[in-house]
Amino acid sequence: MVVQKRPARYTLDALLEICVREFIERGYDATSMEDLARSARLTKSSIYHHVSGKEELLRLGVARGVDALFAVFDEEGSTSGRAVERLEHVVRRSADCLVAHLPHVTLLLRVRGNTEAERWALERRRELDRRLTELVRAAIEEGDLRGDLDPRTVTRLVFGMLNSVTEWYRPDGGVTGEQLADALVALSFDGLRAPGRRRRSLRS
Amino acid sequence: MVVQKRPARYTLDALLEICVREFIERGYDATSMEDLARSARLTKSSIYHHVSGKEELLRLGVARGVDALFAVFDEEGSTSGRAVERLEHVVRRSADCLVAHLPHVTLLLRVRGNTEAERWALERRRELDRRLTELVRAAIEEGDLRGDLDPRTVTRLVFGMLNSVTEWYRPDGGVTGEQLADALVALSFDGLRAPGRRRRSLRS
DNA sequence: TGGCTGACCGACCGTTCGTTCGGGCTAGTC
DNA sequence: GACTAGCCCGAACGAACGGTCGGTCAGCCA
Repeated sequence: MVVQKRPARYTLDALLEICVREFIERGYDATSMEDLARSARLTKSSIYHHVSGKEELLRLGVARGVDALFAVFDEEGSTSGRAVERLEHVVRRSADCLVAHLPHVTLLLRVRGNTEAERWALERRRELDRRLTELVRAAIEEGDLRGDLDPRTVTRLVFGMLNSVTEWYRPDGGVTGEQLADALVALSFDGLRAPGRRRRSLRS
Repeated sequence: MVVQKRPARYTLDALLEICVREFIERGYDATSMEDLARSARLTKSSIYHHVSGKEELLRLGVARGVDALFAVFDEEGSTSGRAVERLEHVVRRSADCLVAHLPHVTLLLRVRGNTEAERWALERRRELDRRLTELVRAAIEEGDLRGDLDPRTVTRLVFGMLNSVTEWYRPDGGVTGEQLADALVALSFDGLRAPGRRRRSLRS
């Protein structure tokens, strides 16, 4: 039986939270173990009691982001119904998810593939991209989305708009997660233009 | 009179091009001077003959990105006409500009504020954001854009979609700059939905 | 032809990096 | 009250970092 001998100052999750925040602020490579230790009010060596090293902190962080995003695609609303409705569900719920797990998703979207953990994360992101592209293609075929745009391009643009949220959204910034999701869905599907002034096609 | 004694292997611009490419691939902090030297087929010390150090390479790179983006806002089409038309012009031309100066703009959008040069770049980006927000606000007031969305939020979303292009666009990927700009404008203003199936407002 | 200069290189500097190691402290067990 | 496991620390490691220094070499001009 495992007993707590001395009250630990940190659970793994609590420490991870701090480290992820630091990684986001300065970037993973620019953040030293000293920085992490200072921010956590521990010494460098104490961190190694909780994790095997710097890279594991990154791995744990991005994995949480990956899990959160993939969960959206497994929801009921993402798997049944017309493609356009599944797409809307994915966009809306991804926004929710992004707000709910902002630090981890932000970290996930910043990886550049320098380590094994990062390359794994990039592959998972590509898989998400594939699934979303498939959704867009299906919705076009079902006639619910305009057919004059390349599915792959618009997928990346919509995904890009979605992901850009990590660059500026702050929970205390006066915009709720719901408002954000609304704006995202509205923009993606109906655009900026005032109703009644919409164009019918490209190159008016 | 300055004379070329020995044919230089690199002009500053040519060397910068290589270094910017490396910075983008691995990230600025993860790229060592050795990496740059290897990629340029020079020695570390030779690079110091062209620039004062690593940070100057970053500074020169992001400055080119900043200049390119700001030029768009100074164009005729960005300063006269209805706000909605100026906005469309800015979006379209920003896309062009992003494609034309992909490496420099990519680098610009990756800075995190660790150095003086990066903080300057961030401030310039904020200025662009302000100008775009003002354009959106004006277009809403003139009745050309829907008024049920927060100007600041949609600005950041449209800007985010625009900027996300640096994450995936490749000139040799089969999509021309014009096609990309078309898709961006179409998506921003009229959305994904097929004509005739559009919703009138939020929360249908 | 020989000196001058711009372009480049090899060796090395001090610093900081991520990581390791041995030991100390503390709270619960026997 | 001795013992032990869990948590944490100080000191130090080799490696890699950005940057410096003195010098070499090629080509132009006098």
